[in-house]
Amino acid sequence: MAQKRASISDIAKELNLAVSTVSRALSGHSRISEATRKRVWKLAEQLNYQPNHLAAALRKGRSNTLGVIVPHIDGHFFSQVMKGAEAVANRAGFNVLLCQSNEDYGQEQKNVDTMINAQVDGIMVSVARTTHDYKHFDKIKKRDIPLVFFDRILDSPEVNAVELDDFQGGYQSTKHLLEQGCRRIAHFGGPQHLNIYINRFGGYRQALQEYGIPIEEELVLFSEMWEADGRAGMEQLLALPRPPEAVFSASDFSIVGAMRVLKERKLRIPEDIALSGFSNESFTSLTEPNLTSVDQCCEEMGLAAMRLLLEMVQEHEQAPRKIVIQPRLIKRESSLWHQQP
Amino acid sequence: MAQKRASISDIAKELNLAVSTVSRALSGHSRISEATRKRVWKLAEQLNYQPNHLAAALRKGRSNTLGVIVPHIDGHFFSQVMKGAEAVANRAGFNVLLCQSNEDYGQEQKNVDTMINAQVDGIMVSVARTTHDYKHFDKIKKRDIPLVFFDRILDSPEVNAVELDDFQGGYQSTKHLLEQGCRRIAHFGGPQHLNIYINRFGGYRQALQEYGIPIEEELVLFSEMWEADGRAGMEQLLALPRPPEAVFSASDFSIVGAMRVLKERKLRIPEDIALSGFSNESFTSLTEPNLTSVDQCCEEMGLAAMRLLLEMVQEHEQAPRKIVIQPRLIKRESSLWHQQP
DNA sequence: CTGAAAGCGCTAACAG
DNA sequence: CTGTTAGCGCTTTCAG
Repeated sequence: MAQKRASISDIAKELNLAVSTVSRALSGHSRISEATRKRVWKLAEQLNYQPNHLAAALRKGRSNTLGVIVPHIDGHFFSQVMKGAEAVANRAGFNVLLCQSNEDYGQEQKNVDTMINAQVDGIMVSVARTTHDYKHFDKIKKRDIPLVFFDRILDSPEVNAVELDDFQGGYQSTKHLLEQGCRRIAHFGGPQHLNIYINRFGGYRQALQEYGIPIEEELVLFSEMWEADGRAGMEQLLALPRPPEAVFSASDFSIVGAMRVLKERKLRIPEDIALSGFSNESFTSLTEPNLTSVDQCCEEMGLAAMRLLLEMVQEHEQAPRKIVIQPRLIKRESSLWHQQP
Repeated sequence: MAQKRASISDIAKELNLAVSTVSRALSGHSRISEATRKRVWKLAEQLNYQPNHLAAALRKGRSNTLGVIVPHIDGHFFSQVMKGAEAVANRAGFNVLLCQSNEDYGQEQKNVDTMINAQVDGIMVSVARTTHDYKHFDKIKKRDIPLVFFDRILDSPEVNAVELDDFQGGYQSTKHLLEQGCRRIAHFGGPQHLNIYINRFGGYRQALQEYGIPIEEELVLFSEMWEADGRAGMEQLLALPRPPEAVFSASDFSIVGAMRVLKERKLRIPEDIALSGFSNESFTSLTEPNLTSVDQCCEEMGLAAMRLLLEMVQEHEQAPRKIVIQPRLIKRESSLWHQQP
């Protein structure tokens, strides 16, 4: 029982008008008499007319769709970002096309093609961990499709980006541990080809330096930062002749692993070893003790990135901009010496 | 420096062929000589030709895009579902358009219009909590756009749906508690106009009945199931003259709230009160003790729903189908009397 | 203020 | 095997 969609030409015929007139009436053009405008709208309503965006898009060369490429959608950060981004896009009358790279470079290249084929008017992207070169983004640039990087960015002055001040996050977190009296502070770091992990590590070093404490290599451990990595890392630290008094981790997952190990060994948190993570994952307030972490203001990031993208889509040609979002240190039990229950 | 997209007609001109020939060569039509096919592909490659899907869609009346409407994308369940759904869709050459209703009925209605305007070839939807009537879905039916409900479904025999066997989930969970020796078992239930919560509650009752245990009204508490609701619920239960020996909650969030209260009161889990939740949220394996929960096989659900949708899109007119996914009870410390560390 | 006509890029008859 | 042609539904000159 397919019901044929009413089209502009249907309305035109019915009303003895030219399609162009109907089109203008519908799109709120100025040079249209109030009378015809009303007649058109009324019939459109009656026929439950829905504009065929595809046709309009083809004609105008713009699809009214914006693409978002993320490494994955499961997990706290990216889903929150999406929430913000989608809200902004929809309010501005744009649809959102979603692609996940699954942290895979090859898939990310395909995603870019998908976006181009879908004729999106702009693209928001956070690169996969395995992405080492950026040729596929050149295609986008060549076609003059507005492009905004967020969080995991391609660092280059010509690029539009929204990023978190990861350096500040690392700095504040480490400084907080120092203020709690810790001096030997370890760091769990992530892949060092990604800006975010480089910067978190940088903040850590800066804080230590300000306190005149040298970096000890044996206290800095890099990994993929899963829970298992955190477990292994903690075991390694505890095996040292002089274990650290605290750990600043660039991920909440690995700090949970560390926490597990400490509990198994009946070590107290934070009295024996204080812990602080990164991302303010939802579980950080559910563990025992609660985990101190750095909030990335995910939704704000999504809002900002999408707003920037929309501006680029709507007003042509702008000088590249970078927006930096400030993180917030959330102090919880795992790092607070004097506020244990 | 916008680079003009190469089109089929560009290729045709360059090669002195008709557009139709080029189109056929490109789409792997059979009646095309190997020679021309090669020439066409080669030039297409050179010009970095990308098909204009919009034009094809307009012509064919199919957009190659599938829509997904979910209540929200942040959180475990829906993001996992999306992961599965997107994987299937992309593999079949379809794009995915995402809309969130934010658990709001009005927004859900708008989402439906968005999908229709975007000319999606099919729609997958899980309804918002506040959705009480289903008129907006009639629009979709009227247009003969394939529609699949998942998880939170509109229960009607004419509808295509993928759902979890929530009844089984509730039944197994409760039976497990019974097998652990608990007899007075409380239930935290969700809004009773949603099929999922009705069924989880139903499974609970069935299990009790099989053990010849009557339902006690004071042990059954309905709420929105947030953590705070769980706290309040637990307080209420503990204030009873004879508190229960276990709680089966239809949500992991409220069971965490309950856990908090028990710990504050220095009650032991599971010795004093055993706990079991629902959804197998990622934090359930991070709490102490770990939380027993029911895994919803989210990704599988996304896969199944999208596969069903694709079948409907590709082969026309089928009898409505319902697919039921079996949940898995994940037994953890919070309910296991003899396996405490 | 309204109409006629062209065309966005592609596909699918229908001819050869 | 290839070419010619029409048209998907809409917007946008260009003419009145």
